[in-house]
Amino acid sequence: MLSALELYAERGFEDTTVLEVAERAGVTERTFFRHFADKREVLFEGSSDLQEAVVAAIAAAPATMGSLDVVASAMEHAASLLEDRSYARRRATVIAANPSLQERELLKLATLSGAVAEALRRRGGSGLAASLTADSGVTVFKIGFELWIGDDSAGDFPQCIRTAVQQLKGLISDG
Amino acid sequence: MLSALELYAERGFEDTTVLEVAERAGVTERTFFRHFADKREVLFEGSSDLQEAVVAAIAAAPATMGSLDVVASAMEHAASLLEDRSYARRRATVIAANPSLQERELLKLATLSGAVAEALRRRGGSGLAASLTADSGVTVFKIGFELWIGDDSAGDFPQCIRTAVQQLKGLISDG
DNA sequence: GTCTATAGGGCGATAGAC
DNA sequence: GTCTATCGCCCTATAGAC
Repeated sequence: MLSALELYAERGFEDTTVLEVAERAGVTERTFFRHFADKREVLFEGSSDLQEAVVAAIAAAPATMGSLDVVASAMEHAASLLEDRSYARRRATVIAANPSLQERELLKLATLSGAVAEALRRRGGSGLAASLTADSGVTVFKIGFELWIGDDSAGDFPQCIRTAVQQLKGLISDG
Repeated sequence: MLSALELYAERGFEDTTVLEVAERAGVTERTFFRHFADKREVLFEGSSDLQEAVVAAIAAAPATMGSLDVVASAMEHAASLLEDRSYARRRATVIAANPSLQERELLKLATLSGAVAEALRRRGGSGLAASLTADSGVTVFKIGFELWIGDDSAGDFPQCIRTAVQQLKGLISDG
């Protein structure tokens, strides 16, 4: 549903009706709501795939690796799946322009954090530490993403994740 | 507007209309919307006060202190302002039961993170590191809050924040 | 596919504070 | 007089129910 992003970018999210999005995509309003829970959800189609990739990467990590490194490398792997920086940037611009879209994005990230924490617990981590490590992993993903779309010379997305991880490690040790 | 929390707890957020909330508070529906941007916002009245307390604590911190410790102690201070654990628990239960309320809470926390990052930059921190430190501070606040309302023997809220900070610091060395 | 309740915004009227 | 808070009534889009 590329039409939604285009319309939200052209007129703004609030000033675009679901009917308009549906018509541009060649379906009825009712069909739109059958595919997407609400008007926001259409911008977050790929998020469950991303989450599954992260969880799978955690499950596949060597048992000897420290949990922060496990999560960091899983985020790197997920980041390698998002290659279209121009699209990511347009999408991020639309989301940044509307608080209710920001809310939805934050919920997706919180859901991701919960899934990461659960995956860590399956590796044998304790409850509290797993949640904290998961949140730190999501922070690294967010900061890395901002770096990726904001700075042309920062390298590709996985490289930006590595930069963010180094920042986090530096924060804790000498911070 | 205590009536809102009560109603949301009794019938659930979705099954409560704004009209019902307004009537229990003795105003009209229209007046409700003059005070609160939407139906969710009524549960987040004190959030800007909390944010201001955090920002003020960061500004007042000694210049020699490391940024993570600055944020951690600011969060501790803010935590000391929230004393009613029973209320916090009831409110958290209502929010946990509804995704759109979770979204709003996440947006408030993201706004807090942005304000913390700005306060850190005024202390001379660089852009990227400030955002990462701020996010880590919010993570510590969240984890500390969960500990506080979930575990009776974990101590008061500031104590729970300190526990979460220790967990974060341990993440790099041994985790 | 149709039908409906509710959220939430716009605008103007009213009433009290000062 | 102005300023501010409340209210009433209109409206549309969302999103769920049938």
